[in-house]
Amino acid sequence: MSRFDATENRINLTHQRFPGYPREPAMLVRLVKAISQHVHDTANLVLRQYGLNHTDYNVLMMLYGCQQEGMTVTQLRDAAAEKSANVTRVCNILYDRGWMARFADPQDRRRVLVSLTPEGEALVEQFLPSMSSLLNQYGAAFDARETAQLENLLKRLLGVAEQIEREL
Amino acid sequence: MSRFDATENRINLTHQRFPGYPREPAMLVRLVKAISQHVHDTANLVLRQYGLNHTDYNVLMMLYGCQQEGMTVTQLRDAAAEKSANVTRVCNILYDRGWMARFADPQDRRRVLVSLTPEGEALVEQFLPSMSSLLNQYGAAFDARETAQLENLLKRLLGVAEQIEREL
DNA sequence: ACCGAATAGTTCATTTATGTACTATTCGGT
DNA sequence: ACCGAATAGTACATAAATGAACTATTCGGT
Repeated sequence: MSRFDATENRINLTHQRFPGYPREPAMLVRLVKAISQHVHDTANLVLRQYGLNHTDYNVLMMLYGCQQEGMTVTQLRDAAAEKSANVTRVCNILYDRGWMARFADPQDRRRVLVSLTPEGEALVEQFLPSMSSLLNQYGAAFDARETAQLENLLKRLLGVAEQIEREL
Repeated sequence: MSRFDATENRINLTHQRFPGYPREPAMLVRLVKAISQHVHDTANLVLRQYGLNHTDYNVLMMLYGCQQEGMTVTQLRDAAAEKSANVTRVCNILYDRGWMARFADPQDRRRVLVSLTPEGEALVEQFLPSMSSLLNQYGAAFDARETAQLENLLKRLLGVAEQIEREL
């Protein structure tokens, strides 16, 4: 009995009251939000011992995954699915704590290149084991075929979500 | 070329640098976050004209989907995937604007029953057409079989996410 | 070469969200 | 019946996130 059953019931009833309200997409969107929220909360709990939260983690991981060359703030914004103002805020924190380096892109002086310092890399490698085992617990829900299926379906959903937002 | 490609590349590289970091669950979790974020932003944009945001909407819809009987704040918290403190905050707003009724549950006086006022129902019915058509755009990405598949996989993912959080 | 439009990023005020502590009530074992 | 533990909800201080305005730089058409 998941807590989501309540949501499902409400959606079904709304669809009855107002037939134009589409049951299936409403379910999908609510499921995504609920999962996202649980992942967020759980990550916050685990990361707390490192003085980090889930957003900090997302940003740090994207930087860890680009080696020494660094990336721009806009790339970081897209990769971490955050607003640029929020990326700036998080980067200020990471920079102040000595985990991030920042320098102007010589190619385009509007751009700011960000990357991890050695201290930042060490920090990431410190929490990576616990975060990896957490991620593995999510992965354990599916076999390889299902995982591939889910990834494919989510990519398509993300595609339309991006498009809808763009066209609005 | 989705903006998610950047994320995918970072994850692959991280997996190379630190093989214990599991690529697939990391992808799933990031996809969910990205979708959630886009849905949130788009809904905020659409709902703005009604003086509402996505969270207000989620709460209002759950209340609309339970007819006159109302629901408790805890049920609302679960159904809307929010923290109780946030539900209180949103309810204060909705109450102040005259869209929500609140009264103590006679069965258990710790509980507060919330429901929509007639004005609240009218408001919901006012934005439901635009929100329904927005939802339909998401649904258009899949045929019936795929939708069912995705719903099933997401429910399972939510199940483990809930369990992981519970056990932490 | 020039200039208006577009892009990258930050700042700032405000809104939204969270953790924690607290009150009131109910539950459950004795 | 009593009392310590558990539950429901709110209050409050703080943190996280956002929109919009702004600066600096680059782009693109003439």
